[in-house]
Amino acid sequence: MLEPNAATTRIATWNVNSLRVRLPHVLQWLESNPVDILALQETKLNDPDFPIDEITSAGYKVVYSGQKTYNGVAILSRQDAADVLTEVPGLDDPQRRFLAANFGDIHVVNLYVPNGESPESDKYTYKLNWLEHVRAYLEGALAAHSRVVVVGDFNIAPDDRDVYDPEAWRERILCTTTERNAFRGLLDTGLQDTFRRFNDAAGNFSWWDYRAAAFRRRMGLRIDHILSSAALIERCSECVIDTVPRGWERPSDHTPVVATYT
DNA sequence: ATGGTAGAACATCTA
Repeated sequence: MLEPNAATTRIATWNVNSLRVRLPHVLQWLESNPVDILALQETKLNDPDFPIDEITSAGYKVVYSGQKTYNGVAILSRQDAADVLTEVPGLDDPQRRFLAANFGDIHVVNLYVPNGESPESDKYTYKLNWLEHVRAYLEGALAAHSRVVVVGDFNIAPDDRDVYDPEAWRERILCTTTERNAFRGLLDTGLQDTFRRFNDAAGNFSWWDYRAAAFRRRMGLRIDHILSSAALIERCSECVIDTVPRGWERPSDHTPVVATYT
């Protein structure tokens, strides 16, 4: 086990499903997991309503791009963000799902990928188009930066190991071959699924439906991911899914994923 | 049984 040192950087992602409700969970989690960077999705807050003071008091800077009721992304960080980007270039999208910034020499991209609803839905077409524009953005980002980390709620289970019942989910939303190919398209820009560098096993999940006691019954999907560029993956010592907060009172339906770089 | 729960605009929408 590596000793923590000044050169260690920990980056985490967590879909909180309303930061208004989950701010205490975030602050409690940060107390025992003082990561350098925490990317949040589904904050569901207008920017003027963002809880800056509470996050500043916890020792973090923050940048955010929110809207009322739906979506919304934020990045908490120990050091200041630079070159903040809130739009996917070339995509005219009122939904606040994208936030990119530099933290030192690391380019961080925080994604809340559209759910898609079902393969027959217009939202599915929107999801695939959104992912194609992000893929194009990442090609440029990887050409400009050596250290790139892409984190968030991807709303895609990359393969059958990431699904509690693969046959029941065959070609359903989050698991269709087309979505999985789009995920591979993101990796093909020069990124690796960081969790899979350390763990080949099935049954590791980051999301469990609120319904039908899915968490207790271990009926989950791995849809929250950390993708690392080659320069970062060779410095990555660990990537874990922290299932503890999913068991807390009034939890988000997602739980944090954390990568450690040395 | 297309069910079930959660969060938000608190009537439906989204997930």
